[in-house]
Amino acid sequence: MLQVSVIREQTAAVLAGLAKRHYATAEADVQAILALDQRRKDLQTSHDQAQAEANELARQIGGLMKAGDKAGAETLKVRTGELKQQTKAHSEELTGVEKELQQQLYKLPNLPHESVPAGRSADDNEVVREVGAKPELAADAKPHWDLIEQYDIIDFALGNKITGAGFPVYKGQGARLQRALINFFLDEARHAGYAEVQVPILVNEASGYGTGQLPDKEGQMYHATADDLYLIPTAEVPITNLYRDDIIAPDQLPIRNAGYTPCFRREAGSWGAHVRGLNRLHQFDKVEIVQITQPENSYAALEDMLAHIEGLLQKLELPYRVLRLCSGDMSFTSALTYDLEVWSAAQQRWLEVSSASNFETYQANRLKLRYRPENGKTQFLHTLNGSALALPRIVAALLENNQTPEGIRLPAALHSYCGFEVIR
RNA sequence: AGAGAGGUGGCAGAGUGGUCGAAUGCGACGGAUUCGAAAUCCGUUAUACCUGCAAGGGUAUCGGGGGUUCGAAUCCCCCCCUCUCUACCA
Repeated sequence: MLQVSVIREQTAAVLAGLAKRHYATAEADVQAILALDQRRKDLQTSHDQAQAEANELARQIGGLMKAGDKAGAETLKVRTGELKQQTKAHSEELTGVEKELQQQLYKLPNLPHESVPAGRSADDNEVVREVGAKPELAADAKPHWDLIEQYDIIDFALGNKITGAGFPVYKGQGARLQRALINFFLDEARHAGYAEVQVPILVNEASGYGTGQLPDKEGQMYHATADDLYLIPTAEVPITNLYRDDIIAPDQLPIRNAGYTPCFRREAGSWGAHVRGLNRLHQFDKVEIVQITQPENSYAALEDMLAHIEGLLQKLELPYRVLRLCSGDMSFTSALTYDLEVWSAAQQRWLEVSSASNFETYQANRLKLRYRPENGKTQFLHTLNGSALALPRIVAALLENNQTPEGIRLPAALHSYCGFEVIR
């Protein structure tokens, strides 16, 4: 969430950022926040003063008791009783005000970086570059949902039987391709300087709040209510929350982690056209990269992550394009997001396979993730993450783009990982 | 899952109602000493919020929440977690 200090000291810039986001009630919400913040300060001051007096009296009473002056002690207790009522009233109101302030702050999205193009929808996203030639397929080329049946490598019906729609079963070469991609992505991340972590795929409520999935996107996560745990929609949640409530020593920065996890998304209400086959699933595999950096380095880190992801797509020989998301299409918590899309030759459309974002201090504020600059006050760090990469749509593009009469010819980078070169 | 023990500052570890934000040790940092270092000595060594131009002052925090009390790290209740034993399991 945004820092109150920023809202207070740079109100105009905040309002401009929210306007770029098309946030309708910016003026009113910001005013409400500023009023609540002022009220919070006033209450804190009165509370502290009353408490300070009570503490002083308690000390005096202690002295009187020791000296055996019971009557004197009783006299002071009268005042102390009043103060107790006061501080109690103050702290109750303070709790209420803080809670309301918190809720108001949760409502505000992150401010877009200056390079974010203004826009309302995906149509307004900026195509930064397009790399690689789109393959020319034969007239009878098949979409991946037909190919997976033809080669019997992914089985939706079976997944449907044991779980439900959107939970495919990978079989034979299909299963091995999954494992190969995961290993390939993890190795590439490690070579690029990311430390590998393996994290739980169920997280508690605090973690959900830390990275911003809660409270806004509650319905998007599977919730194991018996234990009040959430199945992660992305490894971003556990990996970033590893550093919740931490103050990181400068020499530990930047933090660069990579991890593979299955991801779970309810995708409530988002089914429709274009979601056949692997295009949208409830469970899928993904390798995620996360960076935590000092504020001044975060945009260089984002470019660095982007370069890494592009390198993966190039090694997979997939044509792709890089989008800079416009202000209306960016996720709530992001300050700048690049989406990477691969060309799916049989479907004749771009498929999003990665999203790399800089959240600046938006998550760090919730996470209380700070560092201590040399001889300075603690400061919030910047958090970033990117998919590197999400498997299903990569698989869809690999299958479609590389289909031949003799089978699906996989890119050279995967041969040693798969143990085969062609899916037959 | 059952029984018992326990959760204190970066770490170790005292502290069972009254200057306890907390002894002591270690570590770290600054200084003295040294040609330099080790050792030694002196000092510093949490976080958040409020207040103040600042220096400073104040409040809160001893796993989390609530309660008793003039006063709680210390007493009571609930929850979480860790360890040991038993049971079970991969």
